[in-house]
Amino acid sequence: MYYLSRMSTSYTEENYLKAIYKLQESNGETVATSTLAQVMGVHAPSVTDMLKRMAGKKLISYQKSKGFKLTEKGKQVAVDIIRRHRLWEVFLVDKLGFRWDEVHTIAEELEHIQSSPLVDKLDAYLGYPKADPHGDPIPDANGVLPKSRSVLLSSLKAGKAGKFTGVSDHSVSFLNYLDKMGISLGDTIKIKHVEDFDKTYTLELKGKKPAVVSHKVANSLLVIEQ
Amino acid sequence: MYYLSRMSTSYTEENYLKAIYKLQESNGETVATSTLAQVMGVHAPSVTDMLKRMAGKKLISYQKSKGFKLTEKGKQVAVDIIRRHRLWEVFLVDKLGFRWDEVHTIAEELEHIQSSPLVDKLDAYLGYPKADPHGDPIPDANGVLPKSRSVLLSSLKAGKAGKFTGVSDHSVSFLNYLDKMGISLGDTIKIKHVEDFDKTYTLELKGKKPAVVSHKVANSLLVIEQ
DNA sequence: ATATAAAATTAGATCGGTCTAATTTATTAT
DNA sequence: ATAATAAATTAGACCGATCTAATTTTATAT
Ligand SMILES: [Mn+2]
Ligand SMILES: [Mn+2]
Ligand SMILES: [Mn+2]
Ligand SMILES: [Mn+2]
Repeated sequence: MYYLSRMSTSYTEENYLKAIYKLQESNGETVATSTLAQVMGVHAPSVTDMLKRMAGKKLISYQKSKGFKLTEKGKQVAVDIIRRHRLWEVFLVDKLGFRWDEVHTIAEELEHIQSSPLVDKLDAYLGYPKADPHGDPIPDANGVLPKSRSVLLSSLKAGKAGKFTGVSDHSVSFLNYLDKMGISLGDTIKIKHVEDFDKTYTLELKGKKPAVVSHKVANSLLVIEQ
Repeated sequence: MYYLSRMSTSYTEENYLKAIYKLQESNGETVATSTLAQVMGVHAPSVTDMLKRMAGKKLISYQKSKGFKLTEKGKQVAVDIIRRHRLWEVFLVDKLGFRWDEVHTIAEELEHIQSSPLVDKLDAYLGYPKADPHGDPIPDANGVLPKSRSVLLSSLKAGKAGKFTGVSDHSVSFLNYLDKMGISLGDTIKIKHVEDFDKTYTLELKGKKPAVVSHKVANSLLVIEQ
């Protein structure tokens, strides 16, 4: 007997679905057992088991020893969870005053709360935000996720500038680093120089003295060229 | 491998602890297996199993075939969950605009979100409320739950009046009934007459015409005599 | 005090989600 | 094409939370 008669998708399944969705987005259509095991922090046989259960529920399509991918139904659930996750993150930052590096783990739980009216009202309460505190786009109530036009700062030539719109590295340490450097979403970042020797970037930020950052940093910042 | 390394108390244990706490509050010190099974909506052997697990964690003290009761540790967890539940209910009503009859089931899930900073910030954001939307007192951050001075309206003599401070029946149907009758928390309710024959109450509410309600209703309203 | 009824526990099973060890299947290199 | 390596699956187990059926313990009634 379950208190939250979730019935449909379990907590765990939702986390798998989200992970598969993100892997499909970045690493192409089909996903490998070992890859998923790694990002889920479980061992391969656990994934195989879970795949069978989820295939039974028509959340993924799965051919033994070939890869697997989300069905339309699975994709819908995944996007819905992502929507919830990002809305809660906005709530935590905008309303409760958390820092952007603190909200991910809390949202990782909140995203599973079972109630559509809750999500809708939260969305309205937050003013229908388009992006979460890390710049990631928030799918709308119909599951439509606006395609981002952002590119990595590292893809821009020296001399070009871009508006900082998001991060591709969501780690606490990177977010803290950006805070320390005074680099915030919305800032305009100009590439003054790219050092040929070690690929360090010299960046110019409005009203600040130039900053030298590693290639890794330039490769973790999403911008819209301007 | 668990994503929310809850470790300490599981979702399910927390629901059991809360139920035991409430049973101890109303039905005296020790609780019976069958009673708990009934309120948890499970069968008796499930309770026996759970009791063993919880006794192992020192959340309850348990003597086989005698009753059981919460330890100090168990009581602390229970009160903390109650605090979270009631704070979330305030959030849902005050901030998101839910009705008081809609929030219980959602809070039943939200109460388990693992994060003390979250609860503290929520508390602050809500302005440190003293009671939830049903008039139930909210334990403070130290787990201190103010003792209520409310009594059942049915305990008052005809002619007396009281301020409506809470309900002892939390069912959706009763809450809807009160809405329909225009009876809201904070209202002053005067007992005009108690019919000897069938114990119906004639109530006077400020600015409204007298209402006749059953004994069951008078027995579900908490008031502070005035 | 003994029989009967009620409450609680034990025994044995299932299910979701995980593990390790063993095996099978697919990929890669020579 | 065959052998070696890597990836995936199967087999068998565990844990938490539940169930039903059988048994034991406690309470109640005569
Ligand atoms: Mn999650
Ligand atoms: Mn985010
Ligand atoms: Mn609950
Ligand atoms: Mn309440």
